[in-house]
Amino acid sequence: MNIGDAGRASGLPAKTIRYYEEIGLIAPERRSNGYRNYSQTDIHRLRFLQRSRSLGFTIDECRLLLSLYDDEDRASADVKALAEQKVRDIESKIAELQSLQRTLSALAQSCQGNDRPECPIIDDLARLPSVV
Amino acid sequence: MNIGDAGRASGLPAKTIRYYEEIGLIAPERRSNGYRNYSQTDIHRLRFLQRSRSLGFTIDECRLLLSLYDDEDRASADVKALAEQKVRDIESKIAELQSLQRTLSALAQSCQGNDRPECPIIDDLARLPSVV
DNA sequence: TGTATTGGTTCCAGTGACTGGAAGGTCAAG
DNA sequence: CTTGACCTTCCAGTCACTGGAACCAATACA
Repeated sequence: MNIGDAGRASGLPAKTIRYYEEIGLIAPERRSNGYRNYSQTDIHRLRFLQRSRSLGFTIDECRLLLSLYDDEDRASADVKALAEQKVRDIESKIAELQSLQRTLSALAQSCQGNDRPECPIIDDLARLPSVV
Repeated sequence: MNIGDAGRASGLPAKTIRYYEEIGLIAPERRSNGYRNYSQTDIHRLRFLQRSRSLGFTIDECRLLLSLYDDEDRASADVKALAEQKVRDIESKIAELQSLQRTLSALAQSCQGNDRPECPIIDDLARLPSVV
């Protein structure tokens, strides 16, 4: 399988697949003409990477997940711990964004939004931190 | 005011302040010894930047906000539009993360988390997209 | 057989918004 | 006179790709 087909089979752009090879996540064989030749096992790994990345795991976490995927003697607790940590990461990111969203939409609401220059948003951005 | 004091007054690291100068967000005077010398106006701008960035505006948006801040003839509607767009950006980011969070915590919950290798999380990551 | 198109290769540079670190100049205190 | 804090510039690294140039290989069709 050439890289284009591997891309279609995994949902990853060819550029990204080459990048994953560069950083050691996958190592397909080469044909005599220099083209990469992806096996079914390679495709499985690429799909695994696509799905892991889409769930928010970093490349390093994907590396770890792949090694657990390969490890027939893994403990599922290790995988679960990784997933739970990621859930906590995502939750704290959500909380942070919600706080931002509250602040910012309150500011936006307080602004008349007309053609005059007076603007509570600008005033807030320029305000002294101690005045918070 | 030297850069260290400017940093303390604005809540920004000196490194960041130099970077902001490099990309043209601020242009303090220089003393005869080459040290940057920040005026009160500079400090206001730095605080404005610190606050805008902390509210999630990109550097380019901060550039625009600063120009509105400087513009005594601004229309507050322009500022409000920017803030509202940012609120929408944040909301869609939150929705995306919530969807991730639901998927991932359901996966984590489905896993026994013991010392056996069977793991629905790994199975999901490896599954065919069509099986979704 | 020629050619046009598609798809593959490598390598280099850029993204955003900083951050770290090296090598060296300046200044105030003791 | 030295120590230490602070300042300077410049270069490289972060993260996970992405774009583009220049070139080679394979295939379809006239």
